[in-house]
Amino acid sequence: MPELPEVETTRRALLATLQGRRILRLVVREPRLRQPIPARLSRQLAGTRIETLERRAKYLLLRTAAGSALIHLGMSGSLRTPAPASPPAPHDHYDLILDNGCCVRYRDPRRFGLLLWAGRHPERHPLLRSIGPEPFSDRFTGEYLHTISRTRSASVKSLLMNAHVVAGIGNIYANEALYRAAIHPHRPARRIGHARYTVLAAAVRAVLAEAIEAGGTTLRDFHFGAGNTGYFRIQLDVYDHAGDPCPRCKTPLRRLVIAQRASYFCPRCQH
DNA sequence: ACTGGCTCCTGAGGGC
DNA sequence: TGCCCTCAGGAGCCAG
Repeated sequence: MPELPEVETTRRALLATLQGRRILRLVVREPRLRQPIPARLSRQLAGTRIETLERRAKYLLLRTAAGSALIHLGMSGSLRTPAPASPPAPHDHYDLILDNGCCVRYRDPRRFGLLLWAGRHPERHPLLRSIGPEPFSDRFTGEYLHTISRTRSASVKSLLMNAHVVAGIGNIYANEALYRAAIHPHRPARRIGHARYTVLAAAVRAVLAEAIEAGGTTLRDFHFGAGNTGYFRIQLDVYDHAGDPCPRCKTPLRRLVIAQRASYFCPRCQH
C-alpha cells in the first residue's frame, strides 16, 4: 500500500525519465479508476513537455507546459518503466508514451487510484486545496499539532491520519510514529501536551525519512520489478505485529481498531 | 466544525 | 487441494 515514502520513491525513480521529455500520447486501457480518467486528458497531454514531477501528500503532480496532471496510486497502484515492447499485464490501466520511446505504465488492481487534470494551478484543485502541511515542512511542528488539537475530541491517531491536519500519513506510519513517541493511539488528541507533540512530530519525520531512505536502497527493484508489487517496507516495530514482543520492553503488542483502522501498540510503553 | 461510518475494488490468507 | 469468506486500506463523501 503506497504511503508517502513509496510515493516519494516513485517520484525520485521517475523524475529523470520524465523531466524535459515531450509526451507523445497517453494510452488509456481502463479509465475506471476511483474517478474516471477524463476523456479529454489524452488531448491535453499530447505534445506537451514535462517540466517536473512533484509530490504533494500522496499525490504526484506531473507538471507540463500546458498544465498539471494529478496522479494518485490509491491502495495498490504503481508506476513503472516496462522493458521496450513488453505487452501490458492485467490491471495495467494506462501508459504515458514519451518522445524517446520510453513508456511509464500504471498498474492498479484495485483501481482506487486517480489520474486527473489539474490545470495550471494544481494547488487550487479541490483535492489539494485543503491538505495540511507536509511533514517535512517548517509548519509541521509540535506547536502546530498542539494548537490544532485543543478543540478536538478525536484520538491522536485519527488526528495524524487526517490529511487536512498533516499530509500523507497513512495507517502504517501513524502506528510506527506513535510507538516511537510512546503515545497510546487511542488517547484523545486534546489530552496531549506541547512537549509530547514535539516528540511526536519528530517521530513522524524520523519514521518517514527512514522509509524514504530504505526506498532509495531498493530503487532498482522498484523500477523494473518483475512480478513483485514494487513496494518495500522498513523494519516495522509494531504494524501487523500483534502478539509479538515489544522491541523495547517485551510486553506482547496489542491490536485495536480505531476509526475502522487496525492499530498496533505496546500497552506498557504507550500511554 | 468535527467525527465516525461507508464506499469503491481485488487479492491474500485463513478456516474448513 | 480447493472453495468460500473476511479483511485490508486511501481518502472523499455524507450524515449526524
